[in-house]
Amino acid sequence: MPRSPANLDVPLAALRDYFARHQIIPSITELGRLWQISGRAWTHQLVQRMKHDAFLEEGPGRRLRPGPRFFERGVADTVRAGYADPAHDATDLTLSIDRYLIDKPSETLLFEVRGDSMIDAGIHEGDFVVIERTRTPTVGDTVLALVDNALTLKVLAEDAGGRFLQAANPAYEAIRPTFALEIQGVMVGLFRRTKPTAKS
Amino acid sequence: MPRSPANLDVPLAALRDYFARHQIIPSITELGRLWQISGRAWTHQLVQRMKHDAFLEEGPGRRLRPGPRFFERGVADTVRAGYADPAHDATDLTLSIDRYLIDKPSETLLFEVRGDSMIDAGIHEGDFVVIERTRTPTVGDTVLALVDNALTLKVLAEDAGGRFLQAANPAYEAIRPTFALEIQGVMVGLFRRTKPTAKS
DNA sequence: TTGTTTAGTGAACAACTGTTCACTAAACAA
DNA sequence: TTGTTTAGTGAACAGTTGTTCACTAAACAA
Repeated sequence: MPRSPANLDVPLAALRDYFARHQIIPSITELGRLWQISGRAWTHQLVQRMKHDAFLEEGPGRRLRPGPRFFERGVADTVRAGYADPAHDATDLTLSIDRYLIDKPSETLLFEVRGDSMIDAGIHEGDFVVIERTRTPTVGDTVLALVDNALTLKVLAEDAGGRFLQAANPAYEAIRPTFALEIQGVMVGLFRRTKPTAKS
Repeated sequence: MPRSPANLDVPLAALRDYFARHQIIPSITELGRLWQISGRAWTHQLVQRMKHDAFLEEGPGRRLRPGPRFFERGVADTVRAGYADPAHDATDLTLSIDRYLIDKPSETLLFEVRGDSMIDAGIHEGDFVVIERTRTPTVGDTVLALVDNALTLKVLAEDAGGRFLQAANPAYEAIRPTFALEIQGVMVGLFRRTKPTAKS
């Protein structure tokens, strides 16, 4: 017999909002309040299912914490009946942004971009760039390098004179290393927060 | 008499490591175990001080969560001994990019960008855009709108003729609605994966 | 009709929660 | 010496925790 769908969507959405507000997964009692369930037994049941589906998991001391799938999100790229509904999404593609951008957490660092030297690559001031330290840089990669004792993001280039760093902005000149290039890592991703005019 | 320094550094460091491992602030009893304190009263005392100093704070249901200063670190964007150390370099959002980009999970959806109509805003084909559905759009915001039964990302503009949609690319013409604009949400963030030539 | 599954309630369990109180040990200043 | 502050222990408090059990209500298939 196939497992029934067991509609966790509504309580899960409520819990996700709760977690975004409080950074805490509450107790069974409080979850019952949040979901408007009277008996604690039923709340417990729903939590068990969320644990089974990896939306939640149990930390030390029986405390609940978000599981691997907790931060997954639906992606809308087609329109259904002229209306994009995230709850019943066309594609069942879900992704967690962290997992999408970061493959090896221990070898990854974030770097906040300063200046407009990479503007033509769509990298703006204030953007955060995801850097993988251990990846070996290839010509054409965007790399984080040490120039004049400061970290800078540039494209790794090569010509007859050897390897050098190039900005993605014609206003900047190429940087040729005195000895060797000190490359700290390779860019593998980027994210930015864009602020709408008014905070809701 | 000035308040003594009250050395919280050691237990705080231990707690930070614990939190990095488990994403949870544990109970007083477990904290006592972590700090190797016998009586729960003294553990309680230390927690009170951490609350007072904004390293911890109390969430709903008396549950502890990290406070504003919990993720504090030393100087970030300078280079230490000519080497970028991820431990001291990454800011507090080492935690979670999801949390950085998404405020209200249930009202947020992701949208994959097609085309180059927003290229001047640093939004490329293949980028994922974070959309908040319930935020009321203001002129100047980047919005997800329904045009010819397809979702498209444009800037909301206004002139004497009323509101219309504008691309961030001079090659595209403005879109004037036949009746009303069908705006699905407002862009609040963006992320992209840039593929270095070889998958490591 | 009957049977089965899902949804939901309410009471009861020991174990654990945060907190308070009374107490001791060391450090240090007057 | 005496007094005060900080560090730390141990017992006791009522309230809350997660869990289990027994039970009812609705939906739906045979």
